[in-house]
Amino acid sequence: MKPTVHDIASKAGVSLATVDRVINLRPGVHAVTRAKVETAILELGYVRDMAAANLAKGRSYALVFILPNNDNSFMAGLRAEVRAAASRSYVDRTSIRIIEVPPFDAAALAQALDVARLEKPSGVAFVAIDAEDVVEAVDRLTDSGIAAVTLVSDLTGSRRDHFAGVDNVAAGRTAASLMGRFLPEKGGDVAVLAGSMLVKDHRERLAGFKAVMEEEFPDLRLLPVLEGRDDPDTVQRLVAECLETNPQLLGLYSLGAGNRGLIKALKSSRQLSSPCVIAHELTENTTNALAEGVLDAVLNQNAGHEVRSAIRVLKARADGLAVIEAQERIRIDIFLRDNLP
Amino acid sequence: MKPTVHDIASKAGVSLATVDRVINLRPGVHAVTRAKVETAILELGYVRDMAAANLAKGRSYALVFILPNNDNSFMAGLRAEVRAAASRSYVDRTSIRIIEVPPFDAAALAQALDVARLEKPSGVAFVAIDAEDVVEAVDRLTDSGIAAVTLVSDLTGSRRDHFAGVDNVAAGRTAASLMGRFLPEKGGDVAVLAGSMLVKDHRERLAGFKAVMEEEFPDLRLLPVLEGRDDPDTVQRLVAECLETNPQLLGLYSLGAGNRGLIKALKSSRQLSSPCVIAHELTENTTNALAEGVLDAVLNQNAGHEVRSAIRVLKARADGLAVIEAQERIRIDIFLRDNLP
DNA sequence: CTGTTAGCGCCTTCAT
DNA sequence: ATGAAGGCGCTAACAG
Repeated sequence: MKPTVHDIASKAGVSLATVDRVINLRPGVHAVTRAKVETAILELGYVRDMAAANLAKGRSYALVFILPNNDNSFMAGLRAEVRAAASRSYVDRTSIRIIEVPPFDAAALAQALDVARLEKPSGVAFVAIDAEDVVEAVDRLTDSGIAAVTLVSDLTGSRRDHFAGVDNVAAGRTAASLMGRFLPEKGGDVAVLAGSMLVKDHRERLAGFKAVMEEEFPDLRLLPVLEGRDDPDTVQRLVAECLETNPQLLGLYSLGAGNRGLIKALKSSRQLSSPCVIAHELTENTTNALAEGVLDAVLNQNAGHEVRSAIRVLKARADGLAVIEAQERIRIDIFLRDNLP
Repeated sequence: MKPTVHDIASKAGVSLATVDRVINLRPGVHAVTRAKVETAILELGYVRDMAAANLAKGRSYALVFILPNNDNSFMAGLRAEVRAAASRSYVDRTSIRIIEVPPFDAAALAQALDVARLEKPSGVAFVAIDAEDVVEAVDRLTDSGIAAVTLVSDLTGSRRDHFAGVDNVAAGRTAASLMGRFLPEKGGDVAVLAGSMLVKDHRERLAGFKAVMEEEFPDLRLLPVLEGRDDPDTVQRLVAECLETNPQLLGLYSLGAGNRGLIKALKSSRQLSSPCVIAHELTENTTNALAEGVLDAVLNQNAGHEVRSAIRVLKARADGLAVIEAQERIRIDIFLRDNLP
């Protein structure tokens, strides 16, 4: 039988309250008494039943998600996943609030982080933008004892507790590797389309892509990077122009979002041979494009997994508990036409 | 405030015990009373707190995992994941027992299923072998009200509740697609190495691989399938022979396990140009082989995810609850040298 | 500093 | 067929 507080109380010769004080690191226990209790805990191999503890506390984890209100399917999907998690909150003992902020706006994000902090939640998850005032706002959060998790895009130099997202350098490298091997000919031009160099995930994907291209496929030339700000219309215009001016384009790597525009541009282009195109994030649009052969591969991060992972980590941090590391590693999904879900 | 049994009791004008009887579908409640309670439940939007219920019941989910004692890294990893889950059982309210059976032995599996049934656990997870007596044993399980989940390899025709594994037809198709695109030349021989045609996952991978090869890469000829029984030594011998007799082999798809032998054979072969090799399951061996360029791609199923998923599903089935479908879909991971974990 | 008591939401005797 | 009372493991007042 699993030992309970009663067992350790009687073994240590103290009352339940004292045991509770020791377990919860509360003050007001004589060092000697505390030692007795701790010994009993160790000897009996006691592990506290969090379900019972949460029941007694009537605890509910208040969580804030700060998400950009981008008009692209990936972010829409991410927001939907957070809402889905919020709708399960009655069983999770969580209460999730969403704050939407304009995309690529560091000041707005920093401000939202401060707003979140004042609500004194158990934890905050947010899509980071690389900027000093964001870093400072995050550190204010952790200083207040609030768990902080970055989602999708990480924030170096901050004291966030965890990053729920993929290894974006590896994603870029993978894209390059696939493209290099998919292209039959050597020598030719490859275009790269990013969202914004303001966010770390895009910079990292680009770095990974460039690195492998230079190391392993030196005959492929990279054209100057286009920035579409993850906006479908902007992306469509940029890609259409690019295809126009480079009729013999071999490959195109779209490392950001706004692929609706990308696909439209590709479909309406009248190239002799269509380029090998690799994009990110599996949505209805990219799924169809893959099936039709407009895209050759899609790298994906599972937004549902990221959100559920962020919640698990925030709850665990709030309780000072460990997580199953392997479960929280977000993998890079590679989709071809053949393994669509 | 979330409604509790007290709220619905007072609203329905009955006692807690009666409410409990209705909630748990226990007999001994007048139809009229039951209706009153059910109305109250609906009107208040009551959802029962499973954590509190489990606490009161002192419930622990007894789970049995039946696993083949194969000598290959994938199965060893799977067994390790189950043991890891078992070691977390004190927090999961599960008690997991592992039964090991000889590989590819339908009779032994059927017998183990019957043994498991007699222990009256909440659920059973097992790696299926396609055979009639296994199907019957599984149906005896579900007839006894025990949840049954297939792991890694599925069992058609049985009444198992769920399959915790990947879409193996898609995996085979994906392998073919990658290989066809990776191979620079047209025309040539491709070898396929399976474990056993007795298990459904291997048959499905082969079918998917063949289908795409025929549809999209008709110039690549498939050599007769080799069966290595997932045994490293057998595999090594078969592959060495194959490389010997087909010096100009273009590609090799290893759709089973025992890749230790595959890699040894590849390394010691003195081919002019090494073939494009795609294998399954990321282990220490295949990871190293990918990094060294001996393998070109590895398709993986995350054993940890499969085990955790099986446990979640078994627990949910035992309680008659729903699961988050998306969370239980096991994805096919594609690993290249560039996205190794 | 330490102990007693009541209760979180639910389930299970045992009466009635 | 229904209800009252006690308890699951833990925490939170409130006393001492």
